[in-house]
Amino acid sequence: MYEQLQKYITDRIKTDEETLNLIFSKFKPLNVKRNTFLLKEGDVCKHYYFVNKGCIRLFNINKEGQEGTRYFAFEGSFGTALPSLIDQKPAFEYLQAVENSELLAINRADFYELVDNTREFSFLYRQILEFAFITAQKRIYGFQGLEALEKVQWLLTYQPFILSRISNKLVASYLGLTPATLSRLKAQL
Amino acid sequence: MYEQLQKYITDRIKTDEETLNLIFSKFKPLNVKRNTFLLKEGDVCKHYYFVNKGCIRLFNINKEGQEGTRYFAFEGSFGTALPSLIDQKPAFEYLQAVENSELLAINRADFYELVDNTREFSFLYRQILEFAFITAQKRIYGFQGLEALEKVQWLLTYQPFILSRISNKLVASYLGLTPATLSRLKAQL
DNA sequence: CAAAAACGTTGATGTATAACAATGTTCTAT
DNA sequence: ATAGAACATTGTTATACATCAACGTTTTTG
Repeated sequence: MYEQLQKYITDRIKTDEETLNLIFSKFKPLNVKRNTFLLKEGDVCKHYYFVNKGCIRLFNINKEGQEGTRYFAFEGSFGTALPSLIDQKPAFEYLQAVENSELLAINRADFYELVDNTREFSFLYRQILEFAFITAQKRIYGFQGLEALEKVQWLLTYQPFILSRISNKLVASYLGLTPATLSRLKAQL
Repeated sequence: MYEQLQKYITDRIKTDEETLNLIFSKFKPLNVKRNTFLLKEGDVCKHYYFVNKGCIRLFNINKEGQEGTRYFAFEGSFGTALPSLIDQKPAFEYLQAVENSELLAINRADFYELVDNTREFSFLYRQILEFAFITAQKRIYGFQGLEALEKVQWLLTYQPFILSRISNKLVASYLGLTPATLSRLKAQL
């Protein structure tokens, strides 16, 4: 159950069994079917999720009804609607299982308790935030002013598994293109 | 010299004079003229900067030679090229003073020493990262699929001081528009 | 397993914004 | 103060991608 999470932790920081068990005790298993929503716009986000198996995505819907996907979390990654989780305000975004998925969920109180009281977890959270920030930054600066074809090539370089595992429709929403345009571009590669 | 930084800290966390002085002792004053580069692409970023007065910006130049501004740090804000600072790898970006500015610079070793050994600073850094991440996220999802005019309106709503304080050229590079387009849009508002 | 729905692909057309360009204006530096 | 450079504005033209649409294919579901 916790092998994946254990690997995540021990790959990043030296720790002991007691601490690991303390951490594990706060993460509750949660199995969800494809397309299940973990969070909808307007909800207040209560959990951080660790993906054991499957994939979840974070997206928003603009006023024309178009989806924009911000982030895919695959196995071995954390995902949540961070702004809402941090401030406990209604989310602007949706969190949804892309595939049938096995998750581990930790609630906000337990999460911050671990952050505040467990040296190892504090370090891990700092790493998560740093990584999340860098990833977000790369996506902004990496895409700004890029042509559509270059966006696809960027994805091919930095996150090729997304192209093979995720439907065209969702990839298009991740790149900010229409499915029709993405389909044409893929034919050119 | 350290009033602004003191305010930043005490606004966010309760602390004592000794800790404040320890923190201040690591931040060295640095005055820079308008347009001075603090970091260029390919450099390894060595410092975190706190802006006492003035403004610095983080931007990159794409292969067509166009600038894309990612972030403006005004007085009372922190700014650096975080990916490079964290990993100590060559930066993809430039860091430049937009106006004559008074900065406080802390080097990487001192910064992480404070993070690791000072409870208050650890908390502050966590807040900085959370805030930076949320800001970056809002800019991605907020802009994805937006029309140019809506981007300007977004800026007017969330960061109006940028429009009044920063040149059209730089605002345009922040919004991913040409100066000509921005000029036309502003006439429509 | 059959029917329906969702998705992917390809074509024709429209449009928002870039690119180019010319002129006027505001900074900057000596 | 004045010359030069950078910047802002406005007009014209070009183009990348969206939109709309049709059709074939795959996936879902009862």
